[in-house]
Amino acid sequence: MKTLSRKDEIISVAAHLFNEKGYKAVSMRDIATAMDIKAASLYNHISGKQEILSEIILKVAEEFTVGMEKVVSENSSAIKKVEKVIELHIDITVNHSEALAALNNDWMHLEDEDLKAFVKMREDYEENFRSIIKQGIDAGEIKQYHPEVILFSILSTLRTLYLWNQKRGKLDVNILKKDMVSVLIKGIV
Amino acid sequence: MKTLSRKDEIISVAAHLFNEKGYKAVSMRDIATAMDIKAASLYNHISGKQEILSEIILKVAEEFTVGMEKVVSENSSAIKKVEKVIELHIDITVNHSEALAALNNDWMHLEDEDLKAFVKMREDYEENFRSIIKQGIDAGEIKQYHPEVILFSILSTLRTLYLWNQKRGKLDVNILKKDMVSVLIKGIV
DNA sequence: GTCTATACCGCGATAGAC
DNA sequence: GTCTATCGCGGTATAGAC
Repeated sequence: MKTLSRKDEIISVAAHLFNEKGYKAVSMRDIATAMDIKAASLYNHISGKQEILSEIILKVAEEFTVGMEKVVSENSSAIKKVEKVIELHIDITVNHSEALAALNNDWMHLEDEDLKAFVKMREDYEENFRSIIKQGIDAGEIKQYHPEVILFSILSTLRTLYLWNQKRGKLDVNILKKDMVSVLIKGIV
Repeated sequence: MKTLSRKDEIISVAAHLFNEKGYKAVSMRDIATAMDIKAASLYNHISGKQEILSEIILKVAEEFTVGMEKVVSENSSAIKKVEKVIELHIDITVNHSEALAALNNDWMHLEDEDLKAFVKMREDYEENFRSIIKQGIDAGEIKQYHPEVILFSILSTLRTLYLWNQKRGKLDVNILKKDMVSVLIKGIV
């Protein structure tokens, strides 16, 4: 456990506030007040509000990218890969719950380069997931529904997991993984 | 097809912009410009920005409330009720896609009375859905997973359906209903 | 019903003292 | 590294002419 640099502290406090009210509704003064300093002092550690947002979003977006690449490169069945993706989301959600709020809701407020980088990562991620599902359907492991319906229903559940995780105080991670994998893959009937 | 009043037009244009950038990132000037008038002119039709937001959100929230009450009062199996809830979400999504963006992302910017009313409606809605699922488990119609996991995975898919509906140009509603019901209830394997 | 003009405020950001 | 003071901008909203 290393201590947070002042910059990391700003990012952490900002992520918490962005999670509650959204990027645009949180002012530099709000962030400073929460740290018991003045807004002007923030600028000794970060270049501006934009930098805070991109640090929060791109850092966790890269975790998804790396995790997905690892899953894709594995030598296992499609269903096993889907399970791994579900577990990847759960692990990241547990560790970066508040950053995921910004990633889901405020990515469109990124600028230029950062926006382009994020959109590309998200598209690649979805494309990788789509391929896994299609392989599963071709191999007869997954039922022949419209692949987009499957992709969407799983992904939207995983993407909003952070909301649910916050609301109902941390359920045990392993129980969550087990039930979530079952519900998403095997259905409820 | 009745003509839109000027007020309805403002609400419609605002919903479109809120959907793209979020409530806080859209100014009264933005809304006015999109209507080819000046910002000051908006105030002859609405009391302020707040009123626009609550008209958008509360109108569609009431549709969910009414629809859910109808489902709950039906005399049918739990699974049949879950199917009806899924269809309710799909119908509302198709008709009010942009309002759902505000409902999902900007509800916290409602004020006082409106905020209270919205939160109550959402809690009641979730509680009704939870009861249906629990009844299904008790009756042996639904597998014995943690009810919250089932509730969450279905609801989060339905709540983000508006995003997907916008991205992949309107798929036929009936095909969507059929596959979505199957995927969510029967799973993918 | 829309306009111009304007009041008033809070925003992000900077300069310079300590 | 934090402060006070301040700049310039853009926000919501109102007043009053047309």
